[in-house]
Amino acid sequence: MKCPSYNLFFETIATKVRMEIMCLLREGPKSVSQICKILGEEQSKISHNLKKMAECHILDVKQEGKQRIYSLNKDTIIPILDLVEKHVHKYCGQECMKKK
Amino acid sequence: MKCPSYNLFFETIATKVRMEIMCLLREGPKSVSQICKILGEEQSKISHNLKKMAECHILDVKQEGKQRIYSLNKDTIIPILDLVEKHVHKYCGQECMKKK
DNA sequence: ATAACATATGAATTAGATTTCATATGAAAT
DNA sequence: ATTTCATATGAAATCTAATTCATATGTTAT
Repeated sequence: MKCPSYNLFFETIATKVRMEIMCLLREGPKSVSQICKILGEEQSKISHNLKKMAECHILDVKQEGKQRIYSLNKDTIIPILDLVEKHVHKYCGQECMKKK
Repeated sequence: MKCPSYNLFFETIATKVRMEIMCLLREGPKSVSQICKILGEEQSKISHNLKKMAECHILDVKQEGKQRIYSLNKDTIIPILDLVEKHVHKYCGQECMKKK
């Protein structure tokens, strides 16, 4: 049986912070410090997380002066999120998707 | 900012074993012991993992005599896998999606 | 060249999730 | 009713991944 290891991809969107980053960037590109400020999280924490996401090409980066602007890879990620949203709405009446 | 907590959904497909289970069930429904045998994994390990996946409605279960038959929720999961596959193929030349 | 700001990175720690092991539950057969 | 087979479950142990903290790197301005 061949089984592609997409697990790294899923791992990379599987935490609360990263999901929040994705949601935030869905509204538009942001710099690291902007993300930190909005989410109320520490800079190194955010940077570590951004790095992982960029490695999976979930995010793109570009340098702008001193800043690094991160943006969603809308091309592939948005459609995936849409499908997941559909799954959740269809099968999960609020409670189902929560941590126990 | 509203940010739905889909992270539990992603977590639930984010490990090697679970990805393997999904790939296996993509070929058709299987009982717990069949899955154990094919993957060469312990029964309780598989059961714990199946439980999580079923809680997220990624899998369905039905009782057949003594056995429990697990199957993929093809309706929503297959399309998601297809999109992820697309992402991986587009952006990741083998190396990218591997553990470091 | 140096200072100031923005971000990245390494290593230790911490936190959380997975596995393991022992045992419990449930279904069918005798 | 009891045994057997199939699966589930709880709790402890183990792993792995995320966070933290200190510091390094990189960029622009002076």
